[in-house]
Amino acid sequence: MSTSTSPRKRPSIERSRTNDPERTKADILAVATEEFAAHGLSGARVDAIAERTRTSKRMIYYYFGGKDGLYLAVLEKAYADIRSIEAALELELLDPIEALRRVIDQTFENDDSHTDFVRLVAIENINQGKHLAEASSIRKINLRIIEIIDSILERGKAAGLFRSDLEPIDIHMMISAFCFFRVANRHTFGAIHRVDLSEPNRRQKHKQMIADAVIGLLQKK
Amino acid sequence: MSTSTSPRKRPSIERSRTNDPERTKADILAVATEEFAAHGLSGARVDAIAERTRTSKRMIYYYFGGKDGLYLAVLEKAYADIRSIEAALELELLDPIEALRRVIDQTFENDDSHTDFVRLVAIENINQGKHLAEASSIRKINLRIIEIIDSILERGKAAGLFRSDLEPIDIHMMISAFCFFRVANRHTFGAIHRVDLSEPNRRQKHKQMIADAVIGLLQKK
Amino acid sequence: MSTSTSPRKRPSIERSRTNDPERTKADILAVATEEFAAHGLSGARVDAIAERTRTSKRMIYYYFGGKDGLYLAVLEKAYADIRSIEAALELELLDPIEALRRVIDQTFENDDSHTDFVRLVAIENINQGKHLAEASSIRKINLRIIEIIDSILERGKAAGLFRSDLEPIDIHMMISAFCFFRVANRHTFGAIHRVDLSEPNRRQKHKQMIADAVIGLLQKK
Amino acid sequence: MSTSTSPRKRPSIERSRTNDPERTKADILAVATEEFAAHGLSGARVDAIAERTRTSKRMIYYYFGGKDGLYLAVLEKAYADIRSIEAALELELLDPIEALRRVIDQTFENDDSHTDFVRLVAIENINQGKHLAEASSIRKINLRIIEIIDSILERGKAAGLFRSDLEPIDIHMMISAFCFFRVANRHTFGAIHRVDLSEPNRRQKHKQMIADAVIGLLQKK
DNA sequence: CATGAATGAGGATTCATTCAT
DNA sequence: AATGAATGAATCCTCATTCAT
Repeated sequence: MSTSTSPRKRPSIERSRTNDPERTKADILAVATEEFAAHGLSGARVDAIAERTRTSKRMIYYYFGGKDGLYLAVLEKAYADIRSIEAALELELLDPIEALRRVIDQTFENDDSHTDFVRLVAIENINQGKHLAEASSIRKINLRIIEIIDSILERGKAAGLFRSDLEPIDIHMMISAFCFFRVANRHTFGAIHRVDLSEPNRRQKHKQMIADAVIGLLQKK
Repeated sequence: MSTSTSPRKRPSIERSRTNDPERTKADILAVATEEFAAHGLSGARVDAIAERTRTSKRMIYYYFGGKDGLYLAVLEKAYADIRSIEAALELELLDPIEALRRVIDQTFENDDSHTDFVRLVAIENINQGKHLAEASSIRKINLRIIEIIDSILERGKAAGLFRSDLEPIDIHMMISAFCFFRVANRHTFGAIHRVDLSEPNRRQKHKQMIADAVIGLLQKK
Repeated sequence: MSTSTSPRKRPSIERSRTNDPERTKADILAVATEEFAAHGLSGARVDAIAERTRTSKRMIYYYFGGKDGLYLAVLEKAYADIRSIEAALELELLDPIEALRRVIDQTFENDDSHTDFVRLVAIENINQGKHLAEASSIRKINLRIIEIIDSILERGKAAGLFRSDLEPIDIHMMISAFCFFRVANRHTFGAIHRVDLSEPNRRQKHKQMIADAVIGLLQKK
Repeated sequence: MSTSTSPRKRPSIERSRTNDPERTKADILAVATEEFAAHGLSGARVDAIAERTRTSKRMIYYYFGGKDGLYLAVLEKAYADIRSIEAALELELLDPIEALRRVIDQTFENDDSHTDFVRLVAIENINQGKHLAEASSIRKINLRIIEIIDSILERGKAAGLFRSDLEPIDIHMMISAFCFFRVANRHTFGAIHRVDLSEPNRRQKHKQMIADAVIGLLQKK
């Protein structure tokens, strides 16, 4: 676990410093995620992040190069975390409709429980995706979900259950759009329509809705 | 009364004193809309807005009180503009399914062609809807779309075409989510999946998809 | 009283304008007195004054030339008002000690009841008296108090009651210092010592104190 | 550890990086005291203060948070400095009258030689004592003078020399009023009466006057 | 006599970043 | 590996004043 690479220094007591680079970095990253998610790229303050950190502001520059570098690191970690969950799905044993329902459920729950991730993605879009374009790592991670859906669609088509004119990416978009919007636009939608989109009953209803809609759309008439 | 001693000036074109408050305000508002949409609330620069305006920075404070006031005015105008289009729909003569298709089409086209509006809404959600909450005017404007959908659903139920367990607001959300996401998340989605969501064929396919999905969901099995 | 000099205009009903220059000026002056007294010269805002006035900001420039001119006019009026009270004292019939007591009482009451005046004088001193130096009118007004005290002292000396080595101006200063400080330094003195200098009992005691001290000082031992 | 690549620099004199926070703060404070005393809170300019400092404007914000914080620090220091002088008085060995004369002398000299302090107090009263109310430290410092006077009065009463109906705070006020006014109102008083209150003979006379007046007032008839 | 619109110049404050140790 | 001090360059905002009508 503690793979401290720092050399020739026995842990002396009198030093309050961490001397554990990985831990320091992770600490900064966690705080920065919250700050960027809360205020956006331009709205987040390096000082505010530094203050909430166990270390000093200087370390942000030391480890991440600057505000932009830190933001990029935050973004990469956020994508990596959320997609690693999807990657773990085991759907081979389920029939296509059930598998698809599981995927939708997973996306729904992911976005619902990872507000920071959703906000960071929204922020990055306000940013015109400029930073994400640099992060090649993110691309690879995300293609997994397309593969998963593709495999389900193929199985569904083979079984004569699904239409053949819809691509995995379109299905993915429809699912994502719904799940993402629920979280990302919660504030404006909630204020205008006086609804709380996170209210359990509505939440449940919505999960059902998107699954029914997508499956309904795919099924041959 | 008596002509002053200042040398006679023909009304020059650049930076001429308009003495037309409405025009001055509208000018500022137009520029500000672009700047806020492009960079967000904290990212936009008052100086940058002023520079692109016919008037000076001082007028922004004169008419809008400050950056926040200007942002709020921009937000209000953006909502007012887009919803006024929806309000103009005439759907009474169409059968429910056709009417619904028309509403979906309208929302799709609106979001597609009003990128600034979509971005402003996304930005306001990053702001946690705090400014919108102050703008009571926006609420009223937006309820119109719910009325429209409600009336369609009622007619559809009366005709035995539609399910009765879905509320107008849920339908509105599903439509909005899809249409909004396509535009708002275009950058991240495009970068990750290497697709251009605005490409005409895909655009057409997506419009069809959301309409089919929503109508399919509503129709009784 | 109403010596309106405005020509050839019967008071028409439809005009909301005052058309009474003296009234307009007096109105501005009254508001400005409060604002300058409350915030000092640099702290007062022309906009704030204009807003509380019946007329527009332009009128301040029209009648007083600008912020400084207005301030000067306020200062002159404040001095004129307060000294005109003192000028009205009728002391010839009283014995010197009684007359002096009356002068002290008058100064005490004046400063106590004209907080704005006291504050304006303090402000002008922070200003290093630069504006007052321009206002020749003020000098004349103020010499009256010295004449009054001088006459009392002369009568007192003649009667063998008073010392002869104290000048009227020194006596005036001692009286003024006490009466002025009570009002001018009310805030700091009050905050530090937790006393309310305007509290009636203390007020009464102080009035007695300064009179006793001055008269005691003057009387031959 | 290893010498960096930056070219060696000998410590230059102008604007050299001190890395001595206490010195930097003291420097700012000294300049700010003069500026605030000269122009008041609203009249003082942060830029002007910064310019006369060894450091930059930025440091004012770094150490004092802003203009208001700096003003408060100036006020606290001014009070602390002047009262620390009074605290050093050693009066136990003197008889009450002599001790009181010493206290009066001290106050007189203090106000006379600390024009900035007097002006700052006057300014704070224009501010309605709002900042001072926050500075609890100031209160404590100032109570010392009341204790001193109290002790003298008690000894005087015990010796049958003094009246018993005057409180220390009233005596303090009478002394302060006179000594403060002489300095604070020097400009208006001087301009109106064409006197120079700092002229040595008058100065001496005034010091005698206030002492005589206060002691005369206290002594039993 | 009166007004609402308009403004240049200045003023306070904040930001991401670097330096010396 | 780590830090507190320091900073230039924006950035938002305010002020007294003037202009056209």
